[in-house]
Amino acid sequence: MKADALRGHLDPMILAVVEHEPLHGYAIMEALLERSGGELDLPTGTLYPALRRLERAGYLASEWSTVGGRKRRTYQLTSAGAKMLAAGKQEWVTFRAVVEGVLRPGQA
Amino acid sequence: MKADALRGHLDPMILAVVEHEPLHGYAIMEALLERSGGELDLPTGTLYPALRRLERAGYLASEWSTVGGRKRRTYQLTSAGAKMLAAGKQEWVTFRAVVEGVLRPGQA
DNA sequence: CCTCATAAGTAGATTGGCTACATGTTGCCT
DNA sequence: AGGCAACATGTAGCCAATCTACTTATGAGG
Repeated sequence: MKADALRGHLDPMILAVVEHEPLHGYAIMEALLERSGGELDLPTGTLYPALRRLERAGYLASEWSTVGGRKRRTYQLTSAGAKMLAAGKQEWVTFRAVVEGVLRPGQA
Repeated sequence: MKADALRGHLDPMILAVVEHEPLHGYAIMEALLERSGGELDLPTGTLYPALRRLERAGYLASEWSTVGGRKRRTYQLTSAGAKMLAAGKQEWVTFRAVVEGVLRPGQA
């Protein structure tokens, strides 16, 4: 999968994995890998800045903890984040319809 | 629809509209608008550079003509372009599976 | 002791879609 | 006749998100 195919789609995906339980960055990486069937192996240089950005934007809230001598920053969805996630899901449906309308994949 | 949701998905879409008939730039714009149900209204500053890029890459070939006093540059798919289009369609299927696996839109 | 998995980050390059601008024709409306 | 919408093509420069490559640190297992 090409690098910037993700562009603009990563944010809702990150929000989605913390929808039902707060997770720390590394666990978010693993959750994305697992949910995508091994396709989505984000470099840390993508994920961590994205998390900071989402927190600055008010969609995530974080707090530090220490587990087994390791520091973790755990992120949870805010109510603004939940709204953004819902909007993102809706936008995905539209986007998919646009791409498939143009590509007409039935004629592949 | 967000601006850079398109990132990395525009190229196959452009190739798709000239798959069965050569079209000039303006007609490609209109075809994208029509096939997307009015959602995909590309600015000329996006489309024309993209067409140049696709031609430089060998996926499109162009020639000039004059119709009703107006100059047109008509693009057609090359065989390399056809291969790229097929690959792009396949990549889209993968990409869609990844996003939907993460988003789980059934739980919206 | 060394290396892998866990854990979090930064700096800097890339890149492609965007806004805004530039140019010219045809045809319709007033 | 004047003006504006639609037709038609393009460039310059901005911006933001993802990437590569690097840094730091702990715990566990060989």
